[in-house]
Amino acid sequence: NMKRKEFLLKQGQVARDLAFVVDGCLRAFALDDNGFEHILQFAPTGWWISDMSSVISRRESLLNVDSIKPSQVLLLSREDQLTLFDEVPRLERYFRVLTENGLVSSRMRLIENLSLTARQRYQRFCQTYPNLINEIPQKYIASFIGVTPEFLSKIRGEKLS
Amino acid sequence: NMKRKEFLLKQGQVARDLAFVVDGCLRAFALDDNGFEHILQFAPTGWWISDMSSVISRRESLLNVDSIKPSQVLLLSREDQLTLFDEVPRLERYFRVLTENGLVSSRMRLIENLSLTARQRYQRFCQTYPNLINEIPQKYIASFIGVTPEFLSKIRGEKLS
DNA sequence: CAGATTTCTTAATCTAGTTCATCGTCCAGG
DNA sequence: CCTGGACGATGAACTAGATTAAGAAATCTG
Repeated sequence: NMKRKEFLLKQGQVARDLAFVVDGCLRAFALDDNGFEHILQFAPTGWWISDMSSVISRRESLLNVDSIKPSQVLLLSREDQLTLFDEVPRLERYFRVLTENGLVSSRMRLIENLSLTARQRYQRFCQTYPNLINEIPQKYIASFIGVTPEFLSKIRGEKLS
Repeated sequence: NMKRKEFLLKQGQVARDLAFVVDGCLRAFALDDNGFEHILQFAPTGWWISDMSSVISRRESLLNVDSIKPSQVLLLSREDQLTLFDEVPRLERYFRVLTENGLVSSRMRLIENLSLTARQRYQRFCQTYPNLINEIPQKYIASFIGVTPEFLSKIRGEKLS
């Protein structure tokens, strides 16, 4: 139910739903003062995405979420989620683990951005999201690992030799 | 009850306690493959510190926590925390807010590291921790904002002109 | 206080990554 | 069919920040 480049959440809105990706791929990204996009998370098929800290705190989101290919998503509103927790306690644990992993991976990315070179970050990306590499435009990958598309292109060129 | 450079947590251990800084200043940092330190958080007087994701998940921590000046800390074990939650419900909210803020600031730092220059990150640091600037060795500040001590020194030199 | 060790500064050189400009390709729409 | 727009590749010039080395300050420690 989403075309390519369709928005699910724009910064400034308060995020009310979690989105489960049935098929396709979404991304969450921030816009900086110069208008550049910085992708914080990809959500391929089977993943959840949203701005958790906006959902939890009910404050305005700093992130945008949109689709980078035609996708199908299920929305779960925060209220429904909370009532589900009461009805099906195992779900609470499921989501708690999900949130924990999000926190861990956000911290890992910070460490890696501080300590790894662009080449290493690209390798890491290839390990983490092996399926995505051929499925999404590589300018998005560049934005995710924090380099320009031109430089990523150069890195990929080196690999072949 | 801590001298300078005394460890509270070493990577590989499972963190069991949260630490409240009564006086002094601690830091949490990661060591990369080349032995460089990357400081993720400072905890001056009145702040909490620990490796939350290790505490929650009971997995081995990737972080080290030590004191960068003589400090006094109170330890609160995870079990005590959980029983406190039952006895004093308001505390649960207090810690939930604390955790949320941690998540938000971790995400903010990621965005800022991707989008800001070293100079801007230093300015941001001065705004966020105005007290720390004159209280801790500036090599730690360099490590926090992700530059070499030499380069931070150069930045500070520029400011005066 | 003297010596030792840690911290800060300065300057020269080097490099990873950016910026800008150009070109070929691959489509989608008319 | 052709045309305009997104995408990727490539290369040259440029820059932020790292590295190295050295000396000056500052701070332990006995």
